[in-house]
Amino acid sequence: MTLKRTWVNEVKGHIGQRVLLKGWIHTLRPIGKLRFIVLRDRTGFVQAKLKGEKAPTEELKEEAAIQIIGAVVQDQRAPDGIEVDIEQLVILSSPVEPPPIQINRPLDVIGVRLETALDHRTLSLRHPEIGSVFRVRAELIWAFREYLRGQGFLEVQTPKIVAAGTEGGTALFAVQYFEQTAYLAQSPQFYKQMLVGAGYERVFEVGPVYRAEQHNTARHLNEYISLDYEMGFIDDFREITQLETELLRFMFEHIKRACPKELELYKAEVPKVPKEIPHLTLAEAIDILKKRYNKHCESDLDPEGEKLLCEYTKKELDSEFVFVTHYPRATRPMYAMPNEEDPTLTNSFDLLCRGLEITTGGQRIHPYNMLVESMRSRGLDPKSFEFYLEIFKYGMPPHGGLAIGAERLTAQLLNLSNVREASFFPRDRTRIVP
RNA sequence: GGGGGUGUGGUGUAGCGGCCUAACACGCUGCCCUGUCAAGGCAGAGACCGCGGGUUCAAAUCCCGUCAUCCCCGCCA
Repeated sequence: MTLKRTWVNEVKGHIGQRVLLKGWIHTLRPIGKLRFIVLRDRTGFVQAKLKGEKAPTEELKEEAAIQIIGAVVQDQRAPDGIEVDIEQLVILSSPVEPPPIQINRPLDVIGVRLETALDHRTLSLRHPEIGSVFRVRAELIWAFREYLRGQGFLEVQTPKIVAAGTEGGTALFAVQYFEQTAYLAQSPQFYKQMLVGAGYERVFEVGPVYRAEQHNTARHLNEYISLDYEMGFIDDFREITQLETELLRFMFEHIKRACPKELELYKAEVPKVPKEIPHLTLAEAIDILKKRYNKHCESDLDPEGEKLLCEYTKKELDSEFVFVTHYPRATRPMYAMPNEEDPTLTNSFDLLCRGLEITTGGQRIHPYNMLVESMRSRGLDPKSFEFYLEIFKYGMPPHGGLAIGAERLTAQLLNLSNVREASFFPRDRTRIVP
């Protein structure tokens, strides 16, 4: 009879039984002829005890991949009162050299620089305090999909190799595409709008976007995962921010249920999503900064302004989020819908969370002639955007949408000090390996 | 693209003109230990102080160059 593998977090349901466990040696502590092994698998940790000489000891090292068969026993002296008496231990693969990062001690004890953790990324991901970020990120993305599907959105995939950028051609990575020059998509913007017009009305996409900007900061990546959605037949841009409010509430409620251990590990408090997230126009925000903090911002908020504004909304409006709306046309892309009352402004917005911009969105221009005119006013040639413009000729509904930076959202939720920590293999100004 | 900072064993730091034949913690190696759980005890290995040049009687330490890297700003999710 062959034993079926038991996951480590299910061991306590097997007291008195023999179990087969597989995993890594998280810690190894020899006490005379007794050896305590804390076994780690994808579900957790359990202590196992090895008596005498039941294994080739020279290969028994921390981080070795092993499998054990043993009886689950209760013992007050063991952590959580449970351990496994090893009958048989097989070493599947043992480290050929000591790992450069210790993964069985708290980060504040071993003190690993981010650079070192990224250099040895796959190893550092084994560290519970490092790798758990991605369980949270995966759940956030799952909840994003789940909520939008429930609201009638279709999940789509759009090309990442494109002919032109959405903002006019800067900040794009050029790639040689046979005899043509192509670019890596900096946003699914054009395509998601086109698919709204194609009749799907509501679409969303989870995918990578590429920015060739020379920034090197704790909040920028040159490749990141964008959580996008776009919806048709809206009355005004408030429909988009309302939907995002509900979406964020759903995502965060899901995280509380799905990731309690991870939240505890990072001492993270899930931000409360108020019934209505405050909306401030950019002009109002700038005014508040000037009056309350003597902070002068001109056409946009700088990072300090974003932090101060969030301080203000938390204190005065009890919200860790704030929508900043009505950005000037000059600072927004050509497809941003001008405001009806003040055409120098747009029906666009950013969402700030705990001092960082995590979303940009807005209503888009849907009348064909207006869009063409907007392109021309920026020196763009509508001819090179015919693939995008075509559907606008044939009854494009009023529409809008937004994009959330997955890594930024994760980082803000877990209070990470650098977005790179929320990317498996971050691409920044100098790093393309691993 | 602009500004500032830092490069010391595997990891994280200390030392910032002579006391450095480079220190500390963790890791690593060997021995001891049958209740460990940031295990403990004893012994030990491991760094030409990023690289190149210079100043000095003397350089990890000061200067110049170079490479790497981090942070901030612009810009952005």
